[in-house]
Amino acid sequence: METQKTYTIGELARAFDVTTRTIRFYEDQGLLSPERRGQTRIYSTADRTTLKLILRGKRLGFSLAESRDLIRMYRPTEDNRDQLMALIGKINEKRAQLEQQLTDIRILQGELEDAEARARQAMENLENDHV
Amino acid sequence: METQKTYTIGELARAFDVTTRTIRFYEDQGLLSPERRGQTRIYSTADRTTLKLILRGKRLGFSLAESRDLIRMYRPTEDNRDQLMALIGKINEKRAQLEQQLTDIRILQGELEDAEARARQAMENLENDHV
DNA sequence: GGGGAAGTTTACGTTAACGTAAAGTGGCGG
DNA sequence: CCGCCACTTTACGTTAACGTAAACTTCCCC
Repeated sequence: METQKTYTIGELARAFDVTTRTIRFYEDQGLLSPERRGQTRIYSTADRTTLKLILRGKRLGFSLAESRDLIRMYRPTEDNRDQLMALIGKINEKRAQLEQQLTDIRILQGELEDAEARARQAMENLENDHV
Repeated sequence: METQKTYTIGELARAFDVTTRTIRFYEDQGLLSPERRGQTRIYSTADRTTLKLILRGKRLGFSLAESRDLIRMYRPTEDNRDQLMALIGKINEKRAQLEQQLTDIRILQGELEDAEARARQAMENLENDHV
């Protein structure tokens, strides 16, 4: 009942469509620290979640350093007042950045919509000329 | 009355907070092609818009190659049917990617909200222990 | 007309995020 | 026992996106 599910590096690689090299690289950069059975890495569900976070960050254009910060922001911390204040500051910086990205995306979506409409129109025109 | 506004490379650099090196690099990569007066580059409002598009792409984590594609997608084209079909396909790929990014951002926003709440809670606890 | 300031080209340097290759270890089915 | 597969470490290679430095023209100002 307390058998926590674990993963090998190959399983995670297949699951998230990355190479094992990539996963080891993330560990090298201090983003992951799986258990070991002898030499072999054993990943917990927490490790799996961390990896998922990193890849989500990638999709949003974050560097690994940024993703590392984000992960640190999220996990519970017992700091002093100043550190907590600094943390809240960082969190709000990220939030502002995400707002900017939302704006950018919405504008781009509109433009792509336009572009598609024009392309379809161009096709219609072709049909007509053709007749 | 037909005096189209133009810009020097330095003006654009200051306006968008990038270096002139960066702007020349984009030209080298085929993303910009400003007029020349002698040696000197003269940028039109269209060039300025293109630069803005590139930087917006950057904020969303796009490579320069992707931004170049996006710019091509947006500007009017007179292609044949197959090319138009391909274009529409690409546009929809990008649209799907943007949807994924929207989802990612919303989840992340929620998590940062949680993180901030926990940080504030931790601060309150400090105050109380302190008393 | 000397000297900044802003423009130019050319070219080598740098960082992030892996790719790729070599060489070795551990389990396991036939 | 052998070969294969998945794992490991070490280390050099690669690409994108610029940074940085050198050496040069052009324009403007006093």
